[in-house]
Amino acid sequence: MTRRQEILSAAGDLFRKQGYHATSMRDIARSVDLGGSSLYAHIRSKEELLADIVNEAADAFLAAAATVDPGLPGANRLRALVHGHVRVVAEHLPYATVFLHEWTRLGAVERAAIVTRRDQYQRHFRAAIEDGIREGGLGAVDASLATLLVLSALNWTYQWLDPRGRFDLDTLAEHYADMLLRALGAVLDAGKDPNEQCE
Amino acid sequence: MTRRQEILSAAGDLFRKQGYHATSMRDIARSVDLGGSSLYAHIRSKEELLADIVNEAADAFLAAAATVDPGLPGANRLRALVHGHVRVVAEHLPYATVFLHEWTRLGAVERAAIVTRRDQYQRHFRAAIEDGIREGGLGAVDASLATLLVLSALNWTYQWLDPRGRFDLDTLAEHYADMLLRALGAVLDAGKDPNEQCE
DNA sequence: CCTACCGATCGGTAGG
DNA sequence: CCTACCGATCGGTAGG
Repeated sequence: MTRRQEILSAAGDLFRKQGYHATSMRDIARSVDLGGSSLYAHIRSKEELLADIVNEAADAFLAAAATVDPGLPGANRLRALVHGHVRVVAEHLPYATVFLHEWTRLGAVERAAIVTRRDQYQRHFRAAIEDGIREGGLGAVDASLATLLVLSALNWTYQWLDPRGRFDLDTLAEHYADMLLRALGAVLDAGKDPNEQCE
Repeated sequence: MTRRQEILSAAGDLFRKQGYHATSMRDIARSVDLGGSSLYAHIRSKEELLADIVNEAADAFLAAAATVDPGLPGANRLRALVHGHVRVVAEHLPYATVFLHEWTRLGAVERAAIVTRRDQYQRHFRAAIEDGIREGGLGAVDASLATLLVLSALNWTYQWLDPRGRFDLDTLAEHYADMLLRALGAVLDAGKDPNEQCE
């Protein structure tokens, strides 16, 4: 890890815990054992720190979405996207938290760039949901509201996801995805005969 | 509206837009046409402003939950809780946003009090879900994870709920609740004969 | 509710 | 990467 990455990582931890504006450059410097002003040998400004962290998190989310096989049916793509999102949050908790909680503190230019990347990410979900509805893997829900529901349920996970929680991560992601797919009208219960309750 | 309430309201708008630490007392004073230090004739400190806003929002959420008829089946109570939550967020958007986004900026004492009230609120959801599972109105989901899913989907809504959006609020809340109930294994489709697809 | 003011701290720069 | 330092602004107080 380069010195710069150490600084970014320390800033990420502090921004997560205290928030961007409540964290001073001297707080960050102290946590990497530097004098108060020596950070500026490695970075240009406090806002650059925030922008770098937020962009690294955006990279991780977009990279996860990009690994989903576009040939899959929409419902299956959605499941993979949910899984990927949960994984990125859990494995990059400080950066993901700063991305989701503090990105509005960016200046206008960096902020606009992030909005573009967020929209790009959301389009993966939206497209999977629309395809799923068209193909019948999902029910006839409203695609806009369904996308908002899924992303809301995912974007709040940084508040409670604990990499050392009672579920292991894959089990948790699978159950979370099960519920979200059911919310959108998917019929799961692969092990059960759908006719068994009919006679 | 008393002068104090005007100040609280202005502070709520600014805390929502800029965040607590990025908002100065002079920003707030300016937005209610006061001199920079005259706020202190009405309030004790900046943190008291935040605490009052957060507690007013907590009041609104708890009041909404308290109106739900405890005699209803769990699944129906959950639907009413979802509806109430969406309504509180939409009707008190600035305070609700500050409550959900900035409460961690409170000092230790106020913070602990809010955690207690949040837990109390979440117990309404948890109990409705557990009852719903036991009664069969909901499926056999994990109650902890289901509670987290519902509250995550609800707590993020301040990010996109627009009181003047394309849905009217009740329709939106109804569709949101439909999806969440389905996520937890409820069988809705009240208009359809559940046997129609069997022969 | 205003004027005048306080010590502390902020992000950042100069010069080495 | 350090020392020394900058102007600006912060939350808040005194005294009226």
